[in-house]
Amino acid sequence: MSQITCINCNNRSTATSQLKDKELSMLEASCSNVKFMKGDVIFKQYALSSNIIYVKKGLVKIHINGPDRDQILKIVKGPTYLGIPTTFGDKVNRYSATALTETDVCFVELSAFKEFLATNSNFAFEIIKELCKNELGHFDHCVSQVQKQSQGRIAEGICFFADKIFNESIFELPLSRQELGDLTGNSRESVSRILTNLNNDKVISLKGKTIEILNMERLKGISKNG
DNA sequence: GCATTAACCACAG
DNA sequence: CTGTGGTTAATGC
Repeated sequence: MSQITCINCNNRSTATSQLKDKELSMLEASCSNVKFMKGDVIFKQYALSSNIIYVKKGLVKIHINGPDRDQILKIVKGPTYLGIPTTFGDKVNRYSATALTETDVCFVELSAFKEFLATNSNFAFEIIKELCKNELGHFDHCVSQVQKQSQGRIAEGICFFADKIFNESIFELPLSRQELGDLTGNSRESVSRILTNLNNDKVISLKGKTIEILNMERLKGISKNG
């Protein structure tokens, strides 16, 4: 079996596409590839952070220990960087990352990453762009959390999975009810109730973890207005 | 007051 | 881990 290297990798980020061949070889030398299974912790809050983490493939939840319970900050789908803020922003991780599906991850040595930032402005620009997009996403999520009521946040969550993660109106939720609660700021009981309500109202069809959106218009309406 | 929203608790599959 | 029912506290007519 031929080895996948950074040079022939087809899951490269926009940023690493800006790298020259010489830099790619350098990346290759400082990159370790690891496969994680569903439920595996990729990195943990409070642990020392020492690598830049790039998710090639898979779904990952970013979560943080709140005062009384776990809060999922967001769900990300590879290809994407993880943990740039946690690596550059502090010595220890400010949040944890856990695989929700089988996930391929690259651990990139900080020294190489810093070198690219210092010498390749196109690379640096792409990284900044990604960080900015992330921050904008967090702003939206923050406002939703504070101003929408429960069913609005759940509806938004369902739309997020349909539009951003699966690009399908039918999908299998990769989260437990508890986790969906942690993501949307609801108790697990409220999540159960709201999902069955949406099911009864024929907005979605619910079978265990499989959700099919039957009435996208109404779901979007609920997400938007409340 | 009364209604609504949503969390907490308990208990049953 | 889920779903449901009762209870309770906060908020808004």
